[in-house]
Amino acid sequence: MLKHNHDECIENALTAAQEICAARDTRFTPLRRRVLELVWVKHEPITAYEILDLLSEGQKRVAPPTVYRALDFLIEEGFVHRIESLNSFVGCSDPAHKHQGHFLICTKCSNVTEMNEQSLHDVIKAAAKANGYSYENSILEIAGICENCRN
Amino acid sequence: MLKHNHDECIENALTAAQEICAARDTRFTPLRRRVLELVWVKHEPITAYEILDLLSEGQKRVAPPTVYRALDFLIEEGFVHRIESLNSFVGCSDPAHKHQGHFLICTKCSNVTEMNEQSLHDVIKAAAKANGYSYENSILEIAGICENCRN
DNA sequence: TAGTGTCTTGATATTTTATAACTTTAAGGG
DNA sequence: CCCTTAAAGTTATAAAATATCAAGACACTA
Repeated sequence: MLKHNHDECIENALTAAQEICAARDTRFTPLRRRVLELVWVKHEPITAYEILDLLSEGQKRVAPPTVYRALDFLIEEGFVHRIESLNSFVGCSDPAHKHQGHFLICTKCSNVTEMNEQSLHDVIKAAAKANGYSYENSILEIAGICENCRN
Repeated sequence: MLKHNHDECIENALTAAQEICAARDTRFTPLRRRVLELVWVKHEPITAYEILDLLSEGQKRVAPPTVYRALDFLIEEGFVHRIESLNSFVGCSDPAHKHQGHFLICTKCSNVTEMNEQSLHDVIKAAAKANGYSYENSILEIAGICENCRN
């Protein structure tokens, strides 16, 4: 599949994270920055161990907790989402507003599209309520074929 | 939390599975039956290794592939759903109609409620289409507190 | 600027979850 | 009964995640 030049969106994501952390007084350390960068560089769901391998290139090999802790932070801050069905991670397309991610996953090219649709959230919350549950959070992962791959 | 007597629903699930397999000409072997029974006996999300431990009681320890293969079959037939966010498995409440499960998960008592609501499916399919994706399947897992636990 | 508490990262080991590959057993069709 | 194929057993290993303790960095303050 065609790859566009991601430099700009990577840069945007890093800058946004930096600013949000400054505003929240949380620490956007070099390690966390580097992990977020790797997530965006791949620009497809990336596993913790892929990140680990990339982080380790040209230096002493880092250990799994290093990666998982950085990911925990990035998820907590809302910069990264975990894709449960793939045991993988993707950059959040709207880090300014903390939210749970709802995703479309192309089974052909592996690309992931995040849906930031309030109406979908509303329907899901309503479904919880209709069944007597309070709502805390939700994951929605839809598998299908993206427009590109169908053409 | 209050536990009702599950004997009846376990029996129902096993009978239904037996009949469906007969109709489809697939093999509901003793092992598969036993694994499905264990899933229903717990009646909360159960992990593969919990099943493994239960299966192994009072006999030679079984190996992981035994359990995973049985689960693969049961999922394929639609008798069991996998809860991605918990790496666990639950019995399907409507095995007669193959479908993807949409779940409410109580974060307090761990009980899971399966939603069999066509309208929810429709909304999810529409969301895929609206974003240019064909629809293959989806997982929806909502975390919250169930009615029982809130009282 | 030395002291103190806290947050972050490093390091080691282990646990949990899942699959690959090959062998043996059992079921069902001619 | 023989043959084929599906299922289950066996051994080994891969993949994903976490527990625990130690060391370093930072930031406040006295």
